[in-house]
Amino acid sequence: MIRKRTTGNSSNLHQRSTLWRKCTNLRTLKQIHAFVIINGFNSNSSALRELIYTSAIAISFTIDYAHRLFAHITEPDLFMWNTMIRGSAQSPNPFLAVSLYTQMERRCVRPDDYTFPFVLKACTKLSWVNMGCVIHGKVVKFGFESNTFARNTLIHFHANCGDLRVASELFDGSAKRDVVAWSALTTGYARRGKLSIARGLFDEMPVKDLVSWNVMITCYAKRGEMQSARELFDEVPKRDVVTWNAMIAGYVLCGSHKQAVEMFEEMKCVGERPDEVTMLSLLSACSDSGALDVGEKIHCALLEICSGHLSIVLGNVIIDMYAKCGSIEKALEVFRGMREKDESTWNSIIGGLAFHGHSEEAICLFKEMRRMKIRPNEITFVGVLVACSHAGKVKEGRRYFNLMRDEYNIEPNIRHYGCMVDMLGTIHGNVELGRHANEQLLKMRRDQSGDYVLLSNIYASQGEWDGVERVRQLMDDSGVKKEPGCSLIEADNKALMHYLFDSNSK
DNA sequence: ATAGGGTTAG
Repeated sequence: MIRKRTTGNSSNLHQRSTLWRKCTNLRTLKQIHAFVIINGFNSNSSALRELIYTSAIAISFTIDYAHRLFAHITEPDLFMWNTMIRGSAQSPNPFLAVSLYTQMERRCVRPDDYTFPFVLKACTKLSWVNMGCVIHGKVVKFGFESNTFARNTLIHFHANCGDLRVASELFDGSAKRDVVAWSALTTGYARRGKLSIARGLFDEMPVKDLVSWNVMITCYAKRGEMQSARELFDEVPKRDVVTWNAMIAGYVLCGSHKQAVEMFEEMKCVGERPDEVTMLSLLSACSDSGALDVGEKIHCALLEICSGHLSIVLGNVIIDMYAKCGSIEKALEVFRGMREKDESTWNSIIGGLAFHGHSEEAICLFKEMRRMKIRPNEITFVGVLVACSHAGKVKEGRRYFNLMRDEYNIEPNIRHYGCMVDMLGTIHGNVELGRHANEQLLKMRRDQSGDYVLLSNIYASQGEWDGVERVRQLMDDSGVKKEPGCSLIEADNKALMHYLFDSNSK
């Protein structure tokens, strides 16, 4: 692969850049690295710069290699520091970007205008407000406050996880308010629940980019304000798949499956290609409405489109869909067939089994999960405790409840307590205890119909029909309601079927 | 070499 030894300087520039451009995987990277060492270029700073850049930025998932390499460089130049910080900020562990910055300070390397946007990106990703404010101070100290890049990242940081007022002030004080600054501030307000302020800003934006449109539409849709979402959707000059997905997901979320399918139909009509997210929304609509037949067809169609290999998240949602539609065997089959699983895969199957009364199997799979050293999270334990409660396994349930806190440091939430209450209250026939504990829970949160249902069940199991009635009254008073929704089966899904079965053959 | 940003399950 490497035929010619690099000599001279400028004449190699082209040769080298071709070489580095061809370096797109770890294997090649290692070969080139070896070449650099063998030929004594390991103290050549431009070779080292290329090595660092390639492993930290150009190739995905090789940031660890970059860190090991960087550790051996006695005096990295500013470009190398910045590149490492940049690569770490966009990696799954942005903490390392901050750590590199502090090392840099300790070693008295002076940061430049490139450094701060990268460090701030890491703080934003980590929602590390205090550190972000410290970095803000550094930006001022080193005199980059009016640098457009530094300033815009600061606006983005404060708007998204810091102080919205500070973000506003930075924005107002900017000499140049470009679309990046507008959109950072607007989307910050939108995502943090200040939708009307966001809307005001959005309306004032001199140039609206598609992402800002999409953020606004998404926020309305997530709030269930589909009318407002729809108005923007109709106005947006250009749509992409995200715009459509936001609308479809919004309709699914509020149970308007018919509109969701109509959106899907229209999307296909105008030639926008549905992607994985679109299908996830539609599968979720199937789960909600128990439309097993449609879900099954989507599953089959996806298998064909992806030639048998579904992504993890698609697999998870399909497991969930089968379980919710009552087809536990299919759910298990999909689960077993998945080559790669993540914690949600386990949660879907354990929860699915538990909620359908397959307690033994749910607990069995939980044990298997632990054997395989996959870390359960709070969702996993809801499934496990539900299984124990259904099976009347009080002792085991208690054990898992303690395991959750002691071994995994997971604070029990209202759903875990709910399971325990259900378990203890109904199994022991201890209506008093169950009622007392659950009413405490209700004080904590009055917005989840599931908890009312639990309480209602406690009463019902004891034949305390007055209690059941009172809970129902409580639910009405606090506005908790179970939306009837429109089934996907009822919706006109011809378009869906057409897409799934006919478009592939075209 | 620079900045921002949307969609999914539990």
